[in-house]
Amino acid sequence: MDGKLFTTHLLDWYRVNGRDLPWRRDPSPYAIWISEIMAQQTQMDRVVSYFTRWMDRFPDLITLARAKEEDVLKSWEGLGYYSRARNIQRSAAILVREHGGVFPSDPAVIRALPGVGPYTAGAVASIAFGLPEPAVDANVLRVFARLLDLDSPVSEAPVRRTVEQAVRSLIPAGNPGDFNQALMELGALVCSRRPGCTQCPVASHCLARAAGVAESRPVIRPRRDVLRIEMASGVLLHQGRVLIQKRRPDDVWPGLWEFPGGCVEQGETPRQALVREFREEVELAVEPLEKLTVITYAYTRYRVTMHCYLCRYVGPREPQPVFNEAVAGGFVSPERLHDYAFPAGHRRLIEFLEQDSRLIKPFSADSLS
DNA sequence: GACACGTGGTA
DNA sequence: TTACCAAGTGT
Repeated sequence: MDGKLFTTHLLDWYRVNGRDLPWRRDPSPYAIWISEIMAQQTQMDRVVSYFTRWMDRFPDLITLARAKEEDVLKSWEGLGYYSRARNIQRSAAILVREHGGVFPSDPAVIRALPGVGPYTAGAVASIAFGLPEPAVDANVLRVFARLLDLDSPVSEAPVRRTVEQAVRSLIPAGNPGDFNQALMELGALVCSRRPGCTQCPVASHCLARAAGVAESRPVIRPRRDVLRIEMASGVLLHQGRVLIQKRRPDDVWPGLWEFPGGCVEQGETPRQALVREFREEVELAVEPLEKLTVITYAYTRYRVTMHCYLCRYVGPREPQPVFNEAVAGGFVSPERLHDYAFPAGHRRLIEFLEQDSRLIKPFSADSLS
């Protein structure tokens, strides 16, 4: 491949077609770092609104390091992979404590931050500091799987090394950041799952196109099967307030809040599961009343059907939950639910509740019991 | 290397 | 409706 010509074609295309993303206007190391962490395993279009709100709320490392975890998670709510938010805050604390609040330019130091792997380290080093480091993401893997007509699954380590080498050999000394972003932008806008070879600025360099196999690149290894599970969640209302709990840091949805509930076991009805889960998780006896709604959602390899019930407390005294499966919890006013970060499925349950007049106006104490 | 970790858009 | 999958990292 003629590297000089390839790079010229690619950068010329990028100057015309590159998107006007907010962090491209002021590519500070902090902004680039945040945008790259947010963009992991999602699409840039989805990141923009989160990024704008984040920079408004946490404009610099000091502010972020001092922020409450609760506020950080609330700002991350809906983006998924919530350990990223925790790692960002851990990193901010490290950078303030050990680097005087100045973002480091050394790729090895960037790479050592929690949540920063080879891709993000290369992206920040090249985009924010102009260093000639490769930033190989799924876009770049796909682009080079076609350019070089690679017939091995792109998830294999040797393919990644091949692509990193190829990027290193092509990366221009003048603007490595634009080069890396141009490769990713090409993958996102032109060389996507359905390759748009007719609009591609580097089609003349592409071996897969020459061989007529661009559509069958990259080679993808088959995924693991999806698991379907049934769950039950309970909205326990007591004197106009609702019970929620905060999930453990080592579990799925670390630090997020939820309505108590759990998996429906074999031979169990959702109602029975709910009674059992409330007993196990919060040591409360409850009675599921009406079924509110059924919510289906997916996370990682699970496809969940969540049966949602309105519940009431059945007991002699005031309910005193014991949080066996959570790090915190309590009864909160429905109006305050939006202060807490919830997983997507529970957020949809809250949306449903907000359309229920009984919850929008706080209950009178005796309307259910 | 395999697996866990979330979510919403797209075909 | 189902399946795929996206600016990946940690264990």
